[in-house]
Amino acid sequence: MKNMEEIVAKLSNIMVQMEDAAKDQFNLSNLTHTQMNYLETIHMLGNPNITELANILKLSKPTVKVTIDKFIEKEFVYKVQSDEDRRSAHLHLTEKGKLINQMHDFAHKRIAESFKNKLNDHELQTMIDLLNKVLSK
Amino acid sequence: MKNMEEIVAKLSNIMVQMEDAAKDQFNLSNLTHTQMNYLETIHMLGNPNITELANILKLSKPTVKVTIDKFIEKEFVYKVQSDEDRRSAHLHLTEKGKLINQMHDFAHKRIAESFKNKLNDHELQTMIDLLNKVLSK
DNA sequence: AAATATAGTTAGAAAATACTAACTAAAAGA
DNA sequence: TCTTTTAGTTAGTATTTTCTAACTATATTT
Repeated sequence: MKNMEEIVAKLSNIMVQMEDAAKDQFNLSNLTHTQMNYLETIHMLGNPNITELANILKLSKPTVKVTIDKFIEKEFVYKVQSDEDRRSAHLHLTEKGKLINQMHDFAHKRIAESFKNKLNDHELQTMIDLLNKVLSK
Repeated sequence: MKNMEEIVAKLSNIMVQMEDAAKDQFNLSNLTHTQMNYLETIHMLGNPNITELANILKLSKPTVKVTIDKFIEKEFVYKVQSDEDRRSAHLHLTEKGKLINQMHDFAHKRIAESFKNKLNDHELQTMIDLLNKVLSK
């Protein structure tokens, strides 16, 4: 089904565009691409420790440690010492660090709005049902 | 319509995941995040000159120049001198540079497949029609 | 209990990414 | 034609991002 791939490509482009626009809007905080990737990955993983984060990012632990130290200084991230394993600490996003998620939420809201603007109520409900079906495991 | 935003968020996550997986597959070429962003932007813009690329990336011209020089050395990009304006040169992706697009195509194909696997023929056609409607200007 | 493994850190260094200021050459405007 | 603007470059430098090797402290295995 050739057509579907083209549609997915367009959809992907629009979503990327919306995310980029949201990044511009929220980019008061002067974060580099790399830094945003760290925060996104921390959010995605829950509250990983440095070793887990390094594995997912495919970077060495000292590299990740250096970056996280800077985040802690800038109050984007804080550490919580683990009870089970006293060597380890979990990384948490501060409210400032969670700005990244708000940015994504904003982009998703805009995308959802463009769906709503282009479809009538019945079509929208059909779309929701079908997407739910696709996204269900 | 609260539900739609959640669905968009999930859809976005899945698309990002697929793109990341594709990046892993194709990442023989050892490109950094930043470097991929350059190649994607060159593709997106057509064949920009250095000034245009710098403006879009919001970086200084010398910064972009240095990076492009490395790409030229590694044969991901080549320059074509402009006929209209002899000061200027257009940036083109080599076959190697176009790997980035193949990577995206691969991700889109996988996403399209997951749509096809979850929906029957009739549902799929409905989805295509609705997405077309959403994506039309 | 001793040996090994794991989580995180420190130190030192290299490469990648970014900047400003000053330049050349071509184009555009007065 | 003279001046100004624009595209790209060069030089010098700062910051960010990354690495390996060696270390401490805690946890796990034998």
